[in-house]
Formats: sequence, structure tokens, C-alpha cells
Amino acid sequence: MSAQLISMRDGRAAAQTPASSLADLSSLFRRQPIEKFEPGRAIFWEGDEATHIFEVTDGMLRALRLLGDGRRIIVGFLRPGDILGVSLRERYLYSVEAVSPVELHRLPRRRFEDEVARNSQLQQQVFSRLRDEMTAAQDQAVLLSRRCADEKLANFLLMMRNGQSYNRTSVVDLPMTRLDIADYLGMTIETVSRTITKFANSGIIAAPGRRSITVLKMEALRSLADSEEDQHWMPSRAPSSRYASANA
Amino acid sequence: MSAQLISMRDGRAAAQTPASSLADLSSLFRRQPIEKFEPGRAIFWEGDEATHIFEVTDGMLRALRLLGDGRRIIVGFLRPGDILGVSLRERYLYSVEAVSPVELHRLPRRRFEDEVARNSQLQQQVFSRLRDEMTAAQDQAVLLSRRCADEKLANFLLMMRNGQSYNRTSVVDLPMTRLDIADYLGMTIETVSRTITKFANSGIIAAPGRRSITVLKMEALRSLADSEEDQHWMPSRAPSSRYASANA
DNA sequence: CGTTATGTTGACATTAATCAAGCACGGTGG
DNA sequence: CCACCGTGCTTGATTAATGTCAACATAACG
Repeated sequence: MSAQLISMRDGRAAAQTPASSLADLSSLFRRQPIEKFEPGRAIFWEGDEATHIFEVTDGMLRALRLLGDGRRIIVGFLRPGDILGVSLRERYLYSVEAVSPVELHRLPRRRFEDEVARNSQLQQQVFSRLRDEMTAAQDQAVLLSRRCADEKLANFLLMMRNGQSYNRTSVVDLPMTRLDIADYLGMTIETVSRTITKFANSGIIAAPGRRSITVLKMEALRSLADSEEDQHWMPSRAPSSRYASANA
Repeated sequence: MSAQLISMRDGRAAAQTPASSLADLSSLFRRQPIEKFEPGRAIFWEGDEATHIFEVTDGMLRALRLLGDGRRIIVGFLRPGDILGVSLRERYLYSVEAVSPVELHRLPRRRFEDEVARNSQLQQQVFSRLRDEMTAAQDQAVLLSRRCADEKLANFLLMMRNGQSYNRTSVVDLPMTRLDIADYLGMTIETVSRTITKFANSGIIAAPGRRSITVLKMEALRSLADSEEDQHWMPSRAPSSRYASANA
């Protein structure tokens, strides 16, 4: 995308150049003090006036919405590097709470918007972030559409592994509770638990502690996850079975 | 949001002013010829290089992704006024097909981006669109998380009604097939059909033809849809039952 | 007016939710 | 250091819901 056409200095180097030529979004947050949140604490609430933007520097958070009858839907997990609130309107449309101990920088929304408005590089980055959020939201929709628990869980594990900082490892940290996972995947804690046990019994994963699992048979996990969805393959122009389409 | 702070002339009036002061996104598309698509025809495919942006002026479309095993997931329906492709990256991340006969304008992506880059009003509007898309994607995730078929369907009907051009009516057009609805809600055509029948039997709706339903008891439908989700109420600071949180 | 696509309905199988114990780890205090 | 909670997690038995398979009805189309 076009952001790549602009040669960008990488962050630190630009630290002492005038504000109008700062190279990346993170530098906007860097001067703000670090705020810490204990597990379970809320950063903001769904419906609150959207006054600030945040950059996560450490820990994991959950974004969630509450339904009328008390049910809870987790719309995403956030990690270091994520920026929180770029997609907001007048009010936050979900609550955000710390899952593990969290550190983040806070920036008044107004100031964020001013800075972005006067720097086109930053604008490109904000666009890019929005697109990322979009993609994530859509991926969750795809995840939730999956029929069986195995598929959902397998995809979830792969997703968590890919986000891991020490990538390529087969060890996956799961700082969130089973309830968090359940509310993210649209199933119950019991089913989450049973499915993990099932995977462990079939030797696909090992679950030493409850907050971490090890992938033993990556290929088996991938095929459970339904092969597709990770890599972008060219669409098959011969849609199978029931989807007869009117394309030449 | 900030776009509203800028006083905007409404479209047509700006037609003959220089390009740099065009007031809204639609005017970018207005000079392009109208293209027509018959039901079932694809506008573009998931994975195709993203070369164009589209504005829908008539008809309904579906945006969909195909999974490895042939399953299909509809990630959204598009109506007149919607712009198609603002959230794209290098490649389209879903296919788009006409549901009913469709008319739209096409604009090369490069040109779209150039125009937007040089006009901050347009930029605001693009941001706004992206946020809308985000919200829609997240709403779908919420919809898919709902447990029972009744809830999903009720919400779907309300959603379709709200998008209707002749709003406030209790007649809801459903130009898409049952299969489309099923793939959007993550259920089977049989369940969709049964649920509609059930609603009709309980007098909540009437279903004269298969492509339109009439809401007879709006309140009943709303309560099936689970009260919440439409209006933005202040979050209850007393989360019910199992979600003990560390806020206080 | 026959043929096909789409939608409805029924019988049945399968899956995950629910209800209910019990286990295990982490923390606290004796 | 160990006994005792409490929370979060696991496991089991049962139920309710939706998916599946199959037949049929209806509308759409030539």
C-alpha cells in the first residue's frame, strides 16, 4: 500500500526532528508517562466518552461488549504494539480490561488527531491500523462462523501463536482465562476445556500449566483449523457444490 | 466526529468547483459511467489485486469469503450509498457479488487515493467510512456470538429493516436467498426456514412472498433480539454473576 | 407446461449447552 | 511448613438445540 512508497526513518532516529516530521505513531506516545493496570482493571468502558487513545507497551488486554442479559462477548485481545481507540467515534464501543499486568501510554484524543492531521505519514499509518482492525474484526466473524468447537479452538491457538513475540516457537502463552476464550469463540468454558483435553489426548498439544500449551503436531493442528484461512490462496474459480454462481 | 465540524456543501453544488474542494466522496464517482451487474455476477474476487474502488448506487450485493472445505461465509451485505474497497490492502480480502440487479460506479484505486490525499475533507470521510465498516464487522461478530437461532434471526431482520430506504415501515425486503442469510448468520438454510416459519406462526411476522416479510409485532421481535444491542445504554457498573471484575 | 432452483417440512443423528460434582492450583493464615 | 479456602478448571450425565439427510412443495424460467 502507499505507505510503503514513502521511505520512512525508523522511529528513534526522528526523535529530535520537529514534530511535523515524526516518522511513526509510537513516537507520539513515547513521551507520555507509563500507566500500569493490574489484571482485571478496566482501562475504559463501553459507552464512555472517547477522550483518549492508548498504546499498549506490555501485557495483554481484552476488549469486550456486554449484552442485555448479562452475556459477555470478547471482540478481541490486545498486545504490545497495538493502539487502542483509533476506530472510535464519540464513545468507546467496547470496554477494555487488563488480562495480565499491563503497561500503556495514554494520549488525549484531540492531540492525537491534531498531530495526525498535520502529518501525512502518520495518516497513512492510522489508515493502516484501521485496516488491520477491520481485518481482525472480520477474521473473528469467520472464526465464529465455524461449525465445530475443534475448528474454533484450533484456529484460536494458531492465532495466538502467530501473535506471540517469540514467534516460531510451538509454545503458546494463554494469559486469558477459559472464560475469556469461551466468550471470544462463542462457546462455553466446559466445551473449551473438553476440547483442549481432547487435543491433548490425541497428542496434538501438551498442556502442562493452564496458562500455556505446547503444540506438538503443528500439521495436525493446522488441518483441524481447516487448512485454509491462514495463507492467501488465489480463489478457486470453480466454487464447489451448492454455490452455483453466474460467472462465466 | 470531526468531519461534522466542517461545513459541507452537499454534493451537486460543488460539481463545477476545482477538484481540490469537492465536498464529498460520492462526487468522485459521479462522473464515472454506471456499470450494471445481473444477480449472481461477481464484481471482484477475494485475492484479486485491488485495483478499483466502487460506489453502489442501486441494488444489493453480498461480500463473502470461501473456506477451504467449500463453506461460504458472508461477511456483509451492501446497499446504495456504500463504498466498496476502502478497507482494502494489496488484494481484496473478500469476493463481492450482486444479489439483486446492481448499478455502481468504478474508480481506479490510484486515482481515488490521489484525490483523497489532497483533500482533507475527503480524508475525514474515508476515516468515517472505515469506522463504519469496523462497526459493521464487529456487529456481525456480536451477532454470530448469539446462542440461539431466534436471536440471530430477529437481530438480522431488525438490521435489514434499519437499512431500508423507506425506513419506519414494517415491511422488510430480503433480496438475498435463504442460503445467503444462513451463511451470514452461521447457520443452515433449514434452521433459517424453520425459524421464519416459527416467527410467522407466533404472529410476530407475516411472510407473504419469500423475498419480503412484514413485522407485525415489533416489540416482540425486539425482545427476541435480546433487548440490548440497538440503543447505546450506559454500561452497568455491576456486571452480573460470573464476571467478577477488579474495578471499584 | 415441464424443468430447475429455491424453500419448506419431517425424522433422525450429533453436537454443544446445561446442571452438577469434584479436582488442583494459589494464596492465606495458623 | 502445612491445613484450609476460593477460584478457576476439569469431568460426567443429561437435555435441548441445531445440523443432516431426505422428501416434498412452490415459485421461477424457458
